[in-house]
Amino acid sequence: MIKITLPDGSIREYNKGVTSHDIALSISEGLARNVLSAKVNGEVWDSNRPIFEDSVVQLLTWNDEDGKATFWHSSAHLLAEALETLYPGTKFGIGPAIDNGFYYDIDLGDREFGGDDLAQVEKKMLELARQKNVYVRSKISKQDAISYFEEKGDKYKVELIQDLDDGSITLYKQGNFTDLCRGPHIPHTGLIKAIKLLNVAGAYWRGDEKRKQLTRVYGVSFPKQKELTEHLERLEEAKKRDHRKLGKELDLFTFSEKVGMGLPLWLPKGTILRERLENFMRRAQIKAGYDPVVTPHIGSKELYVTSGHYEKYGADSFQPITTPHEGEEFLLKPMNCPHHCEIYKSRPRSYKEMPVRYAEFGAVYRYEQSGELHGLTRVRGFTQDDAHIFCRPDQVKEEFINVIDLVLYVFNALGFEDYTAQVSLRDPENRENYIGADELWDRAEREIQEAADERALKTVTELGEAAFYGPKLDFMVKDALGRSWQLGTIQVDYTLPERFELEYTGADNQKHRPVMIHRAPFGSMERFVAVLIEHCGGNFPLWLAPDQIAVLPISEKYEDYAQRVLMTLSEQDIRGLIDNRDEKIGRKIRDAEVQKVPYMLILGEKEQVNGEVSVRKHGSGDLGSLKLDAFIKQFREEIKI
RNA sequence: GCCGAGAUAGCUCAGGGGUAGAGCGCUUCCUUGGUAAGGAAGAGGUCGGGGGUUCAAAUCCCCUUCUUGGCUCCA
Repeated sequence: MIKITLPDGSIREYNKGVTSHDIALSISEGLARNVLSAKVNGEVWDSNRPIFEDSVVQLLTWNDEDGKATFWHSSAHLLAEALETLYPGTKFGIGPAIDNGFYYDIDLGDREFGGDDLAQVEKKMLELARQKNVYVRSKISKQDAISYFEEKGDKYKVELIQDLDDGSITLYKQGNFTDLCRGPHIPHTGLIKAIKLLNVAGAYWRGDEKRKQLTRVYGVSFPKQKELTEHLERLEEAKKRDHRKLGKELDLFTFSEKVGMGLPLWLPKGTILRERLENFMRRAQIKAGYDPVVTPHIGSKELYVTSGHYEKYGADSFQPITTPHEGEEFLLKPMNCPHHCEIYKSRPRSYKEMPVRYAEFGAVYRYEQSGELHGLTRVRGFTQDDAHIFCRPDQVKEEFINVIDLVLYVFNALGFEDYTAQVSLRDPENRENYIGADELWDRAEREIQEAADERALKTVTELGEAAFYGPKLDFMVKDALGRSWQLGTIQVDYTLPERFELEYTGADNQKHRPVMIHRAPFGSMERFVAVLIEHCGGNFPLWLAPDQIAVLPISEKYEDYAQRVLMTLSEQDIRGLIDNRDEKIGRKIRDAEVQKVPYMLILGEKEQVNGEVSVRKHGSGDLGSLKLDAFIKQFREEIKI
């Protein structure tokens, strides 16, 4: 007998060789039906794999992340089986479960694979699933595995096996399909009830762009049809929040082929939104002790040679601007730091005035690869809410905390709750890849971590993700489609102070080198607005809404009154518009609702006589009438941030 | 950049080798109204750009530009 410890702490005894499926069955039949795999001593196993020793077992179902992963991984095998059946000779790469489904990388030779084929494969998968084929695990020697896949002509599998240790190789077979696989898998294909193949894409074998490009087929599957339907509905819902769609519908920004790809044009309403955000940040920064500066959009090539950016990015970026003067070259600025370094250098500095903090909404230009461009989140010209802090080494931690506070203040004001902070440190194996003295790095890395802890940030630490010039802390936020974007960033830099020979005079009357901190709480205005649009689905907080109020006269008889109301609002810095079209009130309300205008003021006979406004709130309907003064008071109360 | 999908009226999209379609928007007229679409008429297109096949191309083929989903999830 062996002892099995379950998650609730209870210990049960079973015969040697018991499977997790047996264990589930001993608890309830329903549970046994739903068990997909099981975590045995921390490792995910097949539910029908026998257990021979005392173990800690956690049964995994669809409701566990690991259970879902098992389910999708098995679905990937099913996809492969369907592909092999339909297109014999297909060579297989890898087919893992991913965050939201699964994929399989395949080599179809010269065959083209497009949209119509997906439905065919999907049908075949369902057909195979209904056969309830069992996933069978078997151990095999390295040599046998190689001969098996060589015979089959699966060169990618052979390559994978070459890298594996003999004795650790397992195969999984379901129906007529055998795959090299570590497992685990669900008991049988019959559990897969609903399948949707989403799209095909190219993917380089082993992520290496020098190697062959395989066809990647993406799909998602579920144990119940209803869950698939819901999943597809969620995807639809997310599309409605896409900032590119809302940006067009709400007249916020546009792109023009003639201006150039990746170069956003801000429309009047988008500009109001953006300027409100900028002003919000300006005020917060002044409070936090920053000094605003302004620098030009170009700088001489020498500036970037000094900063090292030319060497690193020059060839892949916008090329230098030449002048009638032979040999004179300027670059569009890809970042603001070199300019700010020169401002710092404009006069001698004392330790007493540190830290020096220069802030600028700086427009920068970077030649992103065309395939990288995406709405406002990845563009070629954008404005950073940039600032550079020049401080003494002993001030790094305090400055970090100050910046974290600023970022948290911004996130809080805008209702961002779901974010994580990523602390990026050196790769401890390859310290020589980084510039700057070891003891400075050690200290800064420690202090960043301490600063994050002091503000109780939810952090993930990534080794090897630091920039070559210093460690950093990034704030990551998810968009409507679940993609993660980096917003706020704080980076320590040891390189630029060195390259620009920045100095300050210490208490000891000696020259010292300052530490530089780059930081941008929004990241860029473009990306931040994009994420904000998706975050609030276009329903901006009242203080940011491009049009805060739509004044809707019932008929043209009340237009004069509407004008007076608008004037009064405008005097109070409230942004509004009058809808004086020859339309019925229902129509005007509908259009204002669709445009997501936060408040509507409906004006007719009654209101005009009593000096009142009939208030309607976006999404909440009629709120009744009140005096204009009272409404304005209430409005200003709500807008306070 | 590479692989897939796409580009038709201002917007959303249908169509498809034989004179270009809808809804919304826009203009004009009627209507002067009470909390999510009042009615009628009209304007608007070299069907992204270039080349080819054909008696005939928006439609088929090639090239090109732009948009878009991927190319980081590891047997």
